[in-house]
Amino acid sequence: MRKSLGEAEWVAAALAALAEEGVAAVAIEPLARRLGVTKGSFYWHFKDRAALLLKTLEEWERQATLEVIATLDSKPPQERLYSLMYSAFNPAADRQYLALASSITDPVVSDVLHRVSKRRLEYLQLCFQELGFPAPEAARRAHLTLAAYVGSKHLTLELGGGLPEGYARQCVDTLLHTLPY
Amino acid sequence: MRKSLGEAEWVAAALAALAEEGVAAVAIEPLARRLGVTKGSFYWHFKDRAALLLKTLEEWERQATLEVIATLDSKPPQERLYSLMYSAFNPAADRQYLALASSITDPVVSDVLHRVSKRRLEYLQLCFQELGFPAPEAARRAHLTLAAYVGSKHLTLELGGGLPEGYARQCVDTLLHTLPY
DNA sequence: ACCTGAACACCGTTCAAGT
DNA sequence: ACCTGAACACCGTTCAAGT
Repeated sequence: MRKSLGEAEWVAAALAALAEEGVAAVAIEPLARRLGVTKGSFYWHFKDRAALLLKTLEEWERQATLEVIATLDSKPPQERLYSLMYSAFNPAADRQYLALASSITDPVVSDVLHRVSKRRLEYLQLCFQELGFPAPEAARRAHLTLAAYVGSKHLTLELGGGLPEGYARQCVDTLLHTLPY
Repeated sequence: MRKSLGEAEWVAAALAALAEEGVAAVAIEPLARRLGVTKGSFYWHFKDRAALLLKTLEEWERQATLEVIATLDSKPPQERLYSLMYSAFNPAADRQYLALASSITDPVVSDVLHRVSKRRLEYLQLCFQELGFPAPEAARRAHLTLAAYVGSKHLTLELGGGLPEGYARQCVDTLLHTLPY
């Protein structure tokens, strides 16, 4: 049994710490303890804490965008929205996102979040356009939809759980309601 | 000129640091430098960092709930919603909220955020009820509205500025749309 | 009553030295 | 090639000592 550690092990530990205790928990010394090495050894694999954080976030980024979109691409657009909303409103989903939205001050975090939100937004806008909304209207609805997602994630944490009965259904209905003009 | 510092001065400095650089910037040593005293003196006024943070957040809490609600109470409910949305979507507004949504892991932060969100939610629900929506429907719309607010704040930061043209108007229209059944 | 200065703990970072 | 151990910087916290 070689005790040889690599980038992958540090990233995996960091990803877990991130989901469990937030960005601050992506800390070298605690992770080193967890991995059973001294913190000095960290610097053989990474330049500094920011480098570890970046690798960790890029890993999350892949999971949160490409992999999700891949599973949806075969479905019709309205079902994509329902599917996204329902899984999004599952409190267990995407715990890392919240941990991140946190540390927007950190430039590493901020860059990655920017890309992820942008990609999600583009995807949602496409859905609304395929449903027949003209581009500017689709853009606004996409924005509102993503805001509702992001906001709901936060509120779930802040308020400690419970979303109202029928919330996901209500959201999609509201977000899809046809124009009154 | 007495250089006598009190709780108020520390809280004011902390509030500024919070808006400018986030919760992490509510740090004793930097604030002490800013105030021209040694960090040791901090402990005459406060038990520890958490105590300062709490006082600081309670000050923000007052500004963010009571004072806002007071200015709206005279208006009719639909105008309250418009007024809230328009001012909410001003990127300069409520910079502290974002700094906070961040540190939800911190139990001090988490308590205060919980109360603030709860109060905002109750207030919004009342607006929707006064507009004629039955309570459960009003609850869902209130939740979606607050989520849209919270989410939009985040997205504005994450995406660096621009909300789509006509976004605030669209939000209110969408959130107020009459039921299709 | 209010502040300083020195001490210690914790985490980030560096680096010479070990295997 | 990969890791240890000791060193130093930074911030939180304590406390004896100053005014």
